[in-house]
Amino acid sequence: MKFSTRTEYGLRALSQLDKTGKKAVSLASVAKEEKISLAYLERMFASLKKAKIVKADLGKKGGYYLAKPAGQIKLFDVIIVLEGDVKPYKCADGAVCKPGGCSVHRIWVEIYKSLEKVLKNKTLNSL
Amino acid sequence: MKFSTRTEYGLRALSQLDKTGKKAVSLASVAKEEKISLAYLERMFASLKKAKIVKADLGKKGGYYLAKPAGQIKLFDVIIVLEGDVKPYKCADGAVCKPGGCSVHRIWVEIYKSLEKVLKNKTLNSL
DNA sequence: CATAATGCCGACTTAATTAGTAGGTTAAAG
DNA sequence: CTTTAACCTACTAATTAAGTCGGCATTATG
Repeated sequence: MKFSTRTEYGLRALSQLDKTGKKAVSLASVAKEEKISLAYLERMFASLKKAKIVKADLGKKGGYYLAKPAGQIKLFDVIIVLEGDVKPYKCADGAVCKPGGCSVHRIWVEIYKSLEKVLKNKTLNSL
Repeated sequence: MKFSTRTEYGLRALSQLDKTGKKAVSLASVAKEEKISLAYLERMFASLKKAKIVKADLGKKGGYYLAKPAGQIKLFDVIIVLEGDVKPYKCADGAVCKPGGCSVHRIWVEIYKSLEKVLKNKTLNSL
């Protein structure tokens, strides 16, 4: 139960976009500021763009910017993109896990709900 | 952010100990019931024993049993053992992360606290 | 005592995931 | 027509999780 560095990088990078006030921020500058590999950032931002969290301008003077004001971007949505699908707990077989989900499964859902609650109440502004 | 199968196995195995009513339950029987590899269970239970969550009787008719009533064993403590150290988020360098922890770090702590709260309020009885 | 069932221990292998790299193409600005 | 940016795909390396193996120690029981 830990966050990947991908998530750490992503949140730090996104807060850079907001910080500068510029329209578009190049990943090269983010990479320099946050000391993250440019190539790695590029791939992360491809996902973030696909998920409509950021938009991009091509060409010189181009770069990335938030698709919405920071206050409207939920950490939950960002983290789902960066951490990948939150895989539901799967019990090994029908004998162990009842149709409605086994006891362990139920606890897992409960924990997930509380996590979701926190993350849906925080936006990039909370950073 | 997901639980390892180790945690899944562990919780399922522990609930077996409680279920039967017997004093000591052999891992061989748990392995059979829950369809988990015996060798893997053995290693998990070594950790659980070290953490004083279970106790064991040696020899024939031996086996494992809960060190305390199920209602007194917090899921939090079990999960810490099975998932390993909950590593605190580490920012890359001082320039980015302020002495008191950077903004991303602060969110992480908050999430962790809410998780902790849920897990400390649940015991093996909740399964 | 001999045997079988059990926990105990450490080294090893394999599989999966995460992290990071390389090398190029396309678009816009000046 | 050069420079700086996003964009794209494939590859490698590192780390962690999952699972296996072989043998030893302890104890109940016939």
